Amino acid sequence: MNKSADIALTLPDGSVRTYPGPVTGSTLASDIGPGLAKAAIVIMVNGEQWDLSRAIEQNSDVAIITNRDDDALEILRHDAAHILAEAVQELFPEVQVTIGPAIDNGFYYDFARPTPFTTDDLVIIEQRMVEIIERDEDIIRSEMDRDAAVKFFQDMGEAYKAELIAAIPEGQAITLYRQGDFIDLCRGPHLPSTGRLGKDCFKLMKVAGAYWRGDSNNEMLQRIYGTAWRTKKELKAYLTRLEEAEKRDHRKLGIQMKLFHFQEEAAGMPFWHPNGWTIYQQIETYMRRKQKQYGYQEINTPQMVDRVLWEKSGHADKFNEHMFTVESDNRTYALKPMNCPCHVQVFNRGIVSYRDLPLRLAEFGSCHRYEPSGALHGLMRVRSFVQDDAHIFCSEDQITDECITFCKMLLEVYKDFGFEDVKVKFSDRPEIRAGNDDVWDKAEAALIAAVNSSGLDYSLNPGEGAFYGPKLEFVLTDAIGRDWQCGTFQVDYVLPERLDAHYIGTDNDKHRPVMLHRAILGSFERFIGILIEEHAGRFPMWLAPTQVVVTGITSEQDDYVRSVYEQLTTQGLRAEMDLRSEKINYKVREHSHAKTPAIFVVGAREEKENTVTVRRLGSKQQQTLDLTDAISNLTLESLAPDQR
RNA sequence: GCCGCUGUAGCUCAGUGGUAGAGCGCGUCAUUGGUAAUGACGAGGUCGGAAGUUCAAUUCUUCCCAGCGGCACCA
Repeated sequence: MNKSADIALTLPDGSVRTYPGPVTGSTLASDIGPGLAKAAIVIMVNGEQWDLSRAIEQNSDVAIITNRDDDALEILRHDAAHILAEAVQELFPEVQVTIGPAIDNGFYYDFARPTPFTTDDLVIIEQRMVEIIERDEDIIRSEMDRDAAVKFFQDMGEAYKAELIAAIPEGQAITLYRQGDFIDLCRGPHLPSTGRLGKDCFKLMKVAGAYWRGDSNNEMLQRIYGTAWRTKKELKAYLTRLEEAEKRDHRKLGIQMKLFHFQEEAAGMPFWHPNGWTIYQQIETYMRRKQKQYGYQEINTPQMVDRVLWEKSGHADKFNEHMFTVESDNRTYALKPMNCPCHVQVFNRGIVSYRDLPLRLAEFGSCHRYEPSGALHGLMRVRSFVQDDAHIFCSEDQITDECITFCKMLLEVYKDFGFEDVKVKFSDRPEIRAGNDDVWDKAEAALIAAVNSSGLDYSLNPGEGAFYGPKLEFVLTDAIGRDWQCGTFQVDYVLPERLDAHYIGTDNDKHRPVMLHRAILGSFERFIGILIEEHAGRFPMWLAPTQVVVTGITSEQDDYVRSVYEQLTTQGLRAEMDLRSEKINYKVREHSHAKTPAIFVVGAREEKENTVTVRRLGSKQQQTLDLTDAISNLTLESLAPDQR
């Protein structure tokens, strides 16, 4: 039996529907049921997303994607971008459109326009988008030859679109999508019509500048960001989430909790206040213990060294713009932007035998980098910072073991600070780099082998390595969902060569060590910033600037409050006492707002019985304990995780 | 660095072409109250900096600085 004209569509459940000729996704969906027809967004045809209106002409495996599928959101957002572009072109005909993809949580569209959009414009544009959704315009797919498409867009005055299409290989068919009078180059797929985006499920968020094709040599376009969701409820939930995240912003909490501040005279360089510095010191002490445990030796090197050293190391070439310099003694000194060259100097002063390797030199190294003004961001991106830096000098065959041990140490540290979710990226050779390809081949292969044996999942980050070697990046996420690189592990064959490091091998000959650059926190500043957001300012006991406040119900208990306070501080606890003649409600409220983890309240009863009533942050429950028990409980809880 | 927005008391913010106001915080006094705000009084500001327009600028204009949102950058 030959029924070749028939088209058989196999659904995910294995059932087959047969049609006498080409059939569209919409037809299929309607045949299955009206509910599905309404919910359908696109159709998967042999693993590819197709528009519902596109005719399927061959036997295929198909699956209808509805707005419940995850893929649907991306399509929805992409549609929202097109509707945005249509609205802008209607309102501002002189504007040229460029690109507008879906992104996490929403979409954007880049426009070329001599004058930027204002926030008032956004309101008007948003209204027009609602109108376009209400018009429920069909979104129609069509194909065009590349050269015809270039001409088509040129004639329309859309130079950017024409440029994009011209970059597509010749002879390839271009897909275009039309909705109303708006027509755009687009891979698709799209929803069947503009009415499928809920008019109360999206919101324009902000305007921003963005370079054409992401290149800072190009002109700046006007980008409009928006968010879009399946339902109004989802949109609202997202906006609420944003608000909540803003409350955790380390810059806000840093001021509220008196942790640190910045000021004009030292842009990007934090002033640490007692509270913030207490946290910093706890972390430093912890890291010092941890490094000792893992066989590191701590050193300290100068804040600035003669430019000559940076020229030898290659930093002057690759890093010049980012170094602060000081003229003195007829020399040019550069504030160190990294510690590595200094560490090599320390290595070079010892006659090191292969028996001494791996040699692990650690420094809480204070660095300065001239970061572009626009890059500064609270504690996350600063111009002066301290790295928990270390360099492991080792032989080639020790790289793998060192990497595995390092990953273990890093995960332990992150866990102790409450971070279980760590992204790992592998970055290979960048375009501008030192060292020849053989060296890079070797370094990349060694690092890949090492990360594989440490069993971590990682993603590839092509071309993002350091100029001297490939690296692993360990990334944590802040409250607003921005990723920040903290830890790093870099294999470096180049610097030992440039700075002439060597050790004596078993053969009594000189050998070049490999240098492994590594950091776990990255910078104390950034790490603390992330820590603040992670805990929303409610630090665990071992990190909290003030661990406990002692206060009395009335001033009758002042002497007892003093005595409790003395005993707490004698135990090494970070205690405060509050002897103000305020009501207990007021004092509890204030210390709760200050995010102090424990409050010891004492009244006449407690004084008589030598007890304290403990109130813990986040709980309304009170617990009266013997003073000695309360103190020993707190002492135990105050231990760092590695000391418990 | 680029585009846009913002910059007023310690903090959060209102306001005006005729040299400023609130709440919290701070100080003093009163109050001694059992777990998220007791009351009264008081101190505190060259309105980010410089120039210009004006009889008069915190307010309008220009430049600079810093912060915020993006972009680029993050060795």
